[in-house]
Amino acid sequence: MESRRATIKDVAEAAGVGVATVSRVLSGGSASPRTRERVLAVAAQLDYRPSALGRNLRQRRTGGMGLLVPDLTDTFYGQLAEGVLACARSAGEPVVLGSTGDDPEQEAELIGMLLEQSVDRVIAVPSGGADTWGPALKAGMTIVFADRLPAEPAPDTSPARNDPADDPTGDMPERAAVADLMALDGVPLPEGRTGSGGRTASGGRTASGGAREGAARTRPLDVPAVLADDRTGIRTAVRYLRGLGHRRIAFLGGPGHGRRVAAFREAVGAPVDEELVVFATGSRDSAYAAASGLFQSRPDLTAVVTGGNVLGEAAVLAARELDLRVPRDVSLVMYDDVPWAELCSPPLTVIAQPGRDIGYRAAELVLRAGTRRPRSVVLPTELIVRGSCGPRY
Amino acid sequence: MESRRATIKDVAEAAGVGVATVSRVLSGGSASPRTRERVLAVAAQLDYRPSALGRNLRQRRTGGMGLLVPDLTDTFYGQLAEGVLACARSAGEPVVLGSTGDDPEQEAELIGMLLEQSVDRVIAVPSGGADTWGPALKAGMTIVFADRLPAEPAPDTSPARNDPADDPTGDMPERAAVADLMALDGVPLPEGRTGSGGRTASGGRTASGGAREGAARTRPLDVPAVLADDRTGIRTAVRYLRGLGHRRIAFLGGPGHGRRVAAFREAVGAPVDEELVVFATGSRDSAYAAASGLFQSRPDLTAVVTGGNVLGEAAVLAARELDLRVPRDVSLVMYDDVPWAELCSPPLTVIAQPGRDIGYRAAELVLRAGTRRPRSVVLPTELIVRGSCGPRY
DNA sequence: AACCATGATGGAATCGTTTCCATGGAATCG
DNA sequence: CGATTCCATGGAAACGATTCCATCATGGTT
Repeated sequence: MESRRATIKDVAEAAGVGVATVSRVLSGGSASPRTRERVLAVAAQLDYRPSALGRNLRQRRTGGMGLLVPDLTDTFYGQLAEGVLACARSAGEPVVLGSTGDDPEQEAELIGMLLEQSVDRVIAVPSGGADTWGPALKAGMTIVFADRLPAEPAPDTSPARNDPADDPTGDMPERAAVADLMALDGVPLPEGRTGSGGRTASGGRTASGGAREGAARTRPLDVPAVLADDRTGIRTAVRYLRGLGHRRIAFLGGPGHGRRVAAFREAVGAPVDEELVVFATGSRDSAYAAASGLFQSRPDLTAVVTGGNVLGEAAVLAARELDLRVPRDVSLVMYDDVPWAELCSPPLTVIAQPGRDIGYRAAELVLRAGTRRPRSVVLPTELIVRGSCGPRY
Repeated sequence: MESRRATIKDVAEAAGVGVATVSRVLSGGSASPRTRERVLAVAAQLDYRPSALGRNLRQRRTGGMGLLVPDLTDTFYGQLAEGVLACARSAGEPVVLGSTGDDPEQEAELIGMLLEQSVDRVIAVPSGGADTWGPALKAGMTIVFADRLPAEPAPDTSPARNDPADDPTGDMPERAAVADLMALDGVPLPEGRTGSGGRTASGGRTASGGAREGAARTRPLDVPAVLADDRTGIRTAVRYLRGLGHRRIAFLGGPGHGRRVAAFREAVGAPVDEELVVFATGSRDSAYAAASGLFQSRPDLTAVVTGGNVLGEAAVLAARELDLRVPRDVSLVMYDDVPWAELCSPPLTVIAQPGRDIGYRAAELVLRAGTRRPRSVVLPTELIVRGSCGPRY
């Protein structure tokens, strides 16, 4: 009863053929119909399942893919993960999961673990930058980023003031054709203002970069990505708020929202009121603190756009705590459409991005890699107007 | 630059020792301090990382653990997964993830995948019953159930009426001592009323069970589990609602809520109004339909307890759609404390269960297995009173 | 009729690790 | 001082698959 699983050798003996033949039959090689049939029958009868262990060792790679997300408690990443799993399941591939907590160090550790497991395909919502992902790339991993691109380390020149006007990413048609990644990630995240700390290693490591450093900075990683069209989403939201009469619109961002804040800056136009652009770390506490601080320091703001659903949650909570009515006192647009957005009262107006699709497409890309050089994908966002925005009074 | 990873053989040669010695040094065997030091130095210098592939093949088992949950879009399972990942990370073990969609067939498929990968430790929120998990057990897997126990197939006798009175699970002290599992899962899920279908294989397979079938039915699986104290949680909620004057209290359940509905029946007492006990499948649509149907068919009910947060969400939505005010027209208690429970207005009164802890403990159990026969764990629940319950008018 | 091409087949090497076993030297004990 | 023990050590055999390569049979061509 407790017999161990049948091996290919067992099948070969039982079928009276060599192991090579069995292997060929099972993996679609050439074999005479007679033998094929017999082998198949014996294999079925013995309930033989090829061990992934032997195969993986021989081909020096584990099948399947790794999936690295910041936090599964965030509904959006849950959706994304479901998408990845759906694709992986239909391909019959296993998925190794890791949660980084938006911490580059944990992320690096998880990458190390995947390397050890010889998992050479990874889908990641990256937290670290080139420091973290360079080694993975060099180790030959096939990587697809989802939902974000790695934050680029801030240039060493005056990180406090990144004048968005000097970024010529106007309508970026040709740059997109040449280098889709860089065009999409036009403006680096203004590290100076964020509290997203913990990237202690970056300063020290880059010292060894040498002459190529400038170029590496400009285009650190050449990795395909599946992203939502943040720029259009944010722009649509800002225009919508503008149309309602709002002029002092704040942005509440978190780690990984670099492209969104850039889009926000672009959408609101030249003189950006920097006090209205606030960042939190990944935690719910930090999000709440940031939201609360924002409302208190700038009671004159009339609308807020949040870069993710955890921030949106925090904004609702903070507003309630400070007796700000939504949308009467403050209008709110949240990034991410999550089921509970409709439960709030008023229901939250959101910028919906297709989390599940993002995951699915990313998984497709990472599986197809090798067949065809995967190119980045940008999926549309949609402004879903519910009840959390009103005219400015 | 593109050199492949160093193997143990490379280290052995570079250090001038045999591979066996390297292996011993690296896995804590005996070695002279001199050699140990040298090997360690060489290994570090070569950036050697033992390949899990070779090790796994040799020991005929993959490290790490599988994790099977119904749906990562459900915040509670997100919390649970985070707990598992936290424990796995601290043990340096990989986690292979699968999402079952509450479908026994998909679950069985995923188990097959894990078997193929030689992942012999699994944490699961089970959807299928003994049909699904028996094979896994027989294959020698170490299994720990989390959050639920497998549904037992309904006895072949009149599945429509399961008189709860004939279940003697009164206060179950001694039964718990003998068989914690069965005591906890006193009353089978009333399959007749649910729409959780899809267990097509069960009828066919069990035909081969033979004489032992009756016994197998009574105690199908001997697997440790980490559960929340559903019984106390539900009882507390029902008593709380009773104290507010509610008499017609409904229960809205989903797949896997067998123990909760049993506790509900027990808590409301002998003549259970069966129309007030309604089940949905796992999907949000089905949950909404069930909630809406319940409110419409029984407008006289004054309170609802939902067996999970997706059902709670559905109840809020359905109530709003039908112009039922919470808590004025209907009081609501939701199982699961999720961040957005506080966002609703009024904020939802919930039965909190420690999702993260459940996952963490389950992972601990599954890792410790072999050392010590793991026993089941029951974690406390807590009624968190917010604003969704009011006195009956 | 001899020869060559083709296709099916099995033996054996290989992947990177752990672990069994034999060997040799040093140390301890009688 | 001899014998016994003990420990460090390296060679080699697994683990279960894939895949290269040689072999053999067959059928068609010259």
